[in-house]
Amino acid sequence: MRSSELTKAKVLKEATTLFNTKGYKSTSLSDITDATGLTKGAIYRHFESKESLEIEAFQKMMQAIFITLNEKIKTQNNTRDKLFCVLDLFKSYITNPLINGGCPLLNVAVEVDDTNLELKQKAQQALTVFRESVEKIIINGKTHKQVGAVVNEKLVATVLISSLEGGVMMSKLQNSNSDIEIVVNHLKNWIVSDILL
Amino acid sequence: MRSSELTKAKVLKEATTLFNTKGYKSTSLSDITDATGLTKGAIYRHFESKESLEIEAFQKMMQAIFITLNEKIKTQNNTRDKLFCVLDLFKSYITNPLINGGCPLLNVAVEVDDTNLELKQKAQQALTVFRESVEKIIINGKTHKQVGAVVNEKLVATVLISSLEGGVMMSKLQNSNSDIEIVVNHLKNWIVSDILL
DNA sequence: TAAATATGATACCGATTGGTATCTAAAAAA
DNA sequence: TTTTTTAGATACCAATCGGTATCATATTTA
Repeated sequence: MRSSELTKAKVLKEATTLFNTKGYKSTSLSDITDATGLTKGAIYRHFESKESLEIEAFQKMMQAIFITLNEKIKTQNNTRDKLFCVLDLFKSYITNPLINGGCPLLNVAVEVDDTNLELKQKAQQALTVFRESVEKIIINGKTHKQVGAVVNEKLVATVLISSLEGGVMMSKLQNSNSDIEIVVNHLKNWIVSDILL
Repeated sequence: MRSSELTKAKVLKEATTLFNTKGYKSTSLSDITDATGLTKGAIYRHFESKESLEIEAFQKMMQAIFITLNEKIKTQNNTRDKLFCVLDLFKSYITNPLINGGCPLLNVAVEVDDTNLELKQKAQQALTVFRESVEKIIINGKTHKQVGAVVNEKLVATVLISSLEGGVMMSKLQNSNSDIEIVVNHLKNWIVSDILL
């Protein structure tokens, strides 16, 4: 990797952590220069504005999460274990965070308003991608006769994602694993008893 | 009401809306002076700092919500309809918002970090109050033989709140009622078939 | 009505914000 | 090795941030 690429990667890595823990608006460029040891001149060589850095950082986070999740899903060979990978991802936001600060999608979704149109669009796209990948697990489950034919995949995906995001919010607020664990356990029971054949 | 109390109420009302839509950190004092037509001097006569204004505004929002919710719950005379009041509250955040910007508790929970300790504590307390009031509905339901004795009230409260908060987040991000409606419908079915006798 | 008090506008403060022009030094290309 | 390009540090910018001291004017109280 060229040294300039290393610099850009370093900025992206530190900014990512700061954005996801302190918030995007609340993270200043001097927070980033402090964390990286670089200067503003160096950062603006690689990113045309703070906003574009925010967007690149968010995209990088979501991409990393999707790639890791999809790899884990692929290693499972039945619907139940594939869905459990999704639950474990959200549990890991609290118990074993790959990145501090909770779910990046939740954080951006709550922070953005109509003055951050581009970032909001990226978050909307990420939610759509995520929902569709859960729906795909259900649809494939139907094909393989592991999921009841009457199951509504959009409903299942929406209920799973909303419960898990809310569970992350609650656990992060209370500094405790308890809420997300209650939610995950409940969803596992629901999947086994109401979704799977 | 004395004129100074009117001024304070006006500041609180406008700040509340701004905090819940733009975010607390992202709302500047000049945003508030613009919205109220008052000056900083007037605001700092009634609030000792921006942080204390944030806290008072959050407390005022949560109090208003709890009072309204509890009044509606009281008018219902069975467990099902009492629980449905909770679901309708969250649906109203999207479809008929008493205050713009979604759920104030969700917004604060996601925005605060360890530099906003007091606001975070207030949010933690609000979540506890809210959870306990849902648990109380379940416990009373058991007493009146409307809820199965084996039902775990903490689990029910946690699952309801997490799903609803996540549903609000999703609907707000997508500018659509669809997600929160899916969640609310699913929870209604769950309550009727798994919680109530 | 006169005196005392409470209220809010004005004008300011230092610190910090995102952003940029410039210059040197390092790296890549010739 | 020399030239050309690129990367990053320095020093600056105007705008805005939260906050305050002061003063005139309302509003209460006596």
